[in-house]
Amino acid sequence: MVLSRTSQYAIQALIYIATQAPGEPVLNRDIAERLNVPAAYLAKILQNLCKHGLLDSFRGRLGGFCLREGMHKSTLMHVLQLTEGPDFTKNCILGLKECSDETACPMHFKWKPVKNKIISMLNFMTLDELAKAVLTGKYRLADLPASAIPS
Amino acid sequence: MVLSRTSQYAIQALIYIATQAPGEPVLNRDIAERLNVPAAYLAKILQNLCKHGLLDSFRGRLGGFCLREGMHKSTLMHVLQLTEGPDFTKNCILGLKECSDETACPMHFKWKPVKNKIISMLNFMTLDELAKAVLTGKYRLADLPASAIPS
DNA sequence: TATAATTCGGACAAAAAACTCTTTAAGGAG
DNA sequence: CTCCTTAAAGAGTTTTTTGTCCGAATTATA
Repeated sequence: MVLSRTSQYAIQALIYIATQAPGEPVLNRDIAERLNVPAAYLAKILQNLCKHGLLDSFRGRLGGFCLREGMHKSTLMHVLQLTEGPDFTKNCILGLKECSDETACPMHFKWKPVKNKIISMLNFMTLDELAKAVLTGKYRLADLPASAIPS
Repeated sequence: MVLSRTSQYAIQALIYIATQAPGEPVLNRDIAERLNVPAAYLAKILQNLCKHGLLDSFRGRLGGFCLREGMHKSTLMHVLQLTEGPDFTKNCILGLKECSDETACPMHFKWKPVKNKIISMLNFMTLDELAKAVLTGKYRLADLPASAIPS
């Protein structure tokens, strides 16, 4: 409804990394397994997050991915601007190239406040907080693996 | 951010049809031209809306598409359930197959109220009202055609 | 009845998104 | 130095979405 699969994977992975000891690289393979997500595809996504400075990567033994210094405080908005593109929140809901208070589509003024709620939420949620929530054990970062579902 | 191109075209077309004299079929070609949208693709979308009972279609001369009796009062939610599928609003923002108050992803409880705002908005807006708004001349249903942009 | 205008239906094509594979480079450990 | 492990890079594949094309069916009108 809102996020591409790529963004979903990115957020899940970042939260997972944020739950792990900072400075200790996490393997792509482990993340993919934990999230039940295709590893080769996830690798591309993590690479991209590295290029944009959100993650650090290390090759060879003891390699893997860490959140870059300070990036624990990153907001979901920050992440999504990397994965969905910089004008993620700037597009008209009906797809008009130009849609503003002055040149509005018929949904514009109803959509605007709702969109602002979404933006606030995304600006408010940080990787740190989401990781903390997960660490309480009350929330799920991925579907239960098939092995956990009794037949 | 929220709607597929198919849904955007569908909503635009339905609003346009709703602005026209009821009972007078509107040509696919005219809608496509007005909205600046690929006609053959739009035709498929309109066909689908017919199958689902939102539109009536007529072939041959004086043919075209009309809103079915009563469907002026249709909400955007109704339309989107046809174009995006019945559980349009039911999916987890992080893509988990199971995500509910009991088995929540870490975004669930922040996302839920925002999603409810979206749902309310979609349930509130009808084709009629949107058409009325367009008829005031204050809103745009499509981008200005290239011909209208001075160089 | 013939003709032109329209939607319908299905196959097809192109573009974008999601996903895979293989080779290379880098780093740690013996 | 050599081997193993890891990410990087790039090409390639599959699936989904978006968009095109064409022939058949339907209908009003001359």
